[in-house]
Amino acid sequence: MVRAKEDVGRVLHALADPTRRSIVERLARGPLSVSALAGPLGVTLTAVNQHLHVLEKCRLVRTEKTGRVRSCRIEAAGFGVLTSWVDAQRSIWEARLDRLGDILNEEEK
Amino acid sequence: MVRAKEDVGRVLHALADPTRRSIVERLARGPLSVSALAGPLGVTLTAVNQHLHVLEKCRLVRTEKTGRVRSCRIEAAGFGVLTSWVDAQRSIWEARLDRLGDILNEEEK
DNA sequence: GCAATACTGAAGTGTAGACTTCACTATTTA
DNA sequence: TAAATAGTGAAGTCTACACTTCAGTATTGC
Repeated sequence: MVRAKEDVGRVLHALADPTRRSIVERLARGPLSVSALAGPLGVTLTAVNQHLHVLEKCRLVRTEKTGRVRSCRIEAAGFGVLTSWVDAQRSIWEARLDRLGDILNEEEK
Repeated sequence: MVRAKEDVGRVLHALADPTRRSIVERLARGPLSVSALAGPLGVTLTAVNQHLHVLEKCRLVRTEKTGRVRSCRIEAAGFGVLTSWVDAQRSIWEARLDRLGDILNEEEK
C-alpha cells in the first residue's frame, strides 16, 4: 500500500474529533441514517454530513443512499490502516529492545 | 480504567499531528535528545518541547533530564489505550455481525 | 570564570477545521 | 399535488492549536 503514510494521518485526524468518534462508536452498534446520527449528537444535519465525508474519505464509514435516506455503516479498512501503523511502530521498538537484550546478554558471558 | 474515554481522545489528538507522529516514529528507533529530534523536523526547539508535553501527557513518550540534556523515549501505555479502543469497536461490530449471521441461519431452517 | 550548549516559558500570530445559517433539491406520504 | 421529510451545498464565524520570537535558566567545556 503506497498511500499508507497519508492514510494513517487521515484516519488519526478523523478519529481525533470527539463528534466523529461518537459517530463511529454508534455505527459499530449498527447502521444508522444521517438524521438518526444527528439526533443525540446535538449538531445540525449539515455538520453530520461534513463528518461523514471525512469518515468516508478514510474508509472508516461507508454510506449508501436509498431513496431520500442515506444509510451509514462502519467499514473495516480505516481501522486496518490504523492498527497496521501501530503494529509497525511496536515491532520497530520491540526489535530494538530485543537487540539491546542480546547485547546485554553478550556482555554477561 | 476509568479515564479511558478521555485518554483515547488525547492519544488520537496527539498522533493526528504529523510532526508529533514523526517524533514518535523516530523515537521507536531509539531514544533521542530534544535537539536531536528538532534537527530533521525543521521546527524550533520550543515547538518540539510543546509536542513533547502533549506526547508525555498521553503516555506515548517518556522523558528524563540528565544534566542539561533531556532524553526522550517511547512509552507503550499510550499505544495500549489506542489499541484497546480499536479492539473494543471491532468486537462490538463483529458481535453484531455474528448475531446477524445467527438470525439469517435461523431463517434458513 | 566565560562561552557555548541545551533547554524552558511566556506571549503573539496565523490557519485549519468544526460548526452554523440559509437556501435548495429530491423523495415520500396523505 | 401539496406538505412533510431527508438530505445537500455554499458561505461565514469562531476557536483551538501549531508555530514563532525572544528572553530567560541551568549545565558543561575550555
